[in-house]
Amino acid sequence: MNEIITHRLEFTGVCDMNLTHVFECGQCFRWTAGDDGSYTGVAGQYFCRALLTGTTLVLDVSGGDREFWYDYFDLGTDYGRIKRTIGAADKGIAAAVEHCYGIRILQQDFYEVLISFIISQNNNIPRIKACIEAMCREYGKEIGCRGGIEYYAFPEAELLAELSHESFASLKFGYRSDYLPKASRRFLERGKPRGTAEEKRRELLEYTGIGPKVANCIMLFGLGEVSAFPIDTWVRTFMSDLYGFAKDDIKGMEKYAKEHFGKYGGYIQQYLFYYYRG
DNA sequence: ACCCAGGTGGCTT
DNA sequence: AAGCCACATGGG
Repeated sequence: MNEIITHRLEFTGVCDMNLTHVFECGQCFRWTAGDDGSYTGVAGQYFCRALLTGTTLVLDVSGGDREFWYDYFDLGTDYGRIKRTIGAADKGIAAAVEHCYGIRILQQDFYEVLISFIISQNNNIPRIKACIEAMCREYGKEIGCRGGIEYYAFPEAELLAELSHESFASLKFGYRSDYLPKASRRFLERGKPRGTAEEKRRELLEYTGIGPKVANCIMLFGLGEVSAFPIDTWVRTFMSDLYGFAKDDIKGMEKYAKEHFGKYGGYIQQYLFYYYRG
C-alpha cells in the first residue's frame, strides 16, 4: 500500500506535555492510542503519528510543515507558567493541574471544530468519535493507508454544504442531521468569526445547533479564545463540588468563572473537566 | 424500562 | 427572561 508518511519532525525541550492527557481530555476526536505510548490520527488534512520520549516530540506526518505542527501542538505556550498561576489560589485547581499536568490546548482547524462540536451536543464522546469517523470515511479525501487502517481528511465545507439531511441521518447523526449542511453553508458565506471574543461568540450563536456551551467549545478549541468557559454536565458537577453551586445555576457558574478564572478560564475548565471525567 | 451523554430549538408563560 | 420538552442514538 502507499506509504502515508512523507517526513519526520522532531521538537526538543518539550515540557508540560503528556500525549494521553492531550488526546483524551475531550478537545479532539480523531486520535487513537497505540500500544507504545504513541498517538495516531488526523489533523485537518494531515495524518500524524506522535510519540513523546522525555522532552522530545517526534512526529511522522503525511504533510504540513514544521510551523503547522508547532502551532497545532501549541508549543509556543508556556504551560508551566499557566499552571503555576492558576493553581496558586485554589486547591481544587491545583489538584487537577497536578494530576492532568500534560494537557495542551491544540490549535485545531476552525471548521473541523465547528462541525465536531455541533455533533457533540447531548452525545457522548465514544459516539461523537464514531459519527465523525463515519463522516470522514464517507466524505473526506483519503490520505492513505497504514497498518491496515485507512485515514481520511476532514471533509471540505463545500461538500458537506451540498448534502441532505438524509445523508447525515444514514450515518446515525440523529436529530443533528440538518444542522451540518446549514452550518457548512453559513461558514462558506461568513467565514471564520473575527473581532473581539464577544463578537465571535455572537456570530457563533447565530448558527442553528450552536448554543452557549458549544459556542464556548468552538471559541476555546477552534478560535484560540482561551478565556472561554464551556459548561457541560461534568463542569456542572465540579462547580457544584468545589464551589457549592446548584447544578442548574449556569448563570452563577458563568459569573464565577469570569470573575475568578478570567483570561485562563479555558485552561482551568479543561484541567478540571479531564480530572473529574477521569 | 429507565437515565445519561462536552445541549439546543421552539413554544409557552 | 425563564421554564418546559422533544429531539436520535447507543450504552449502562
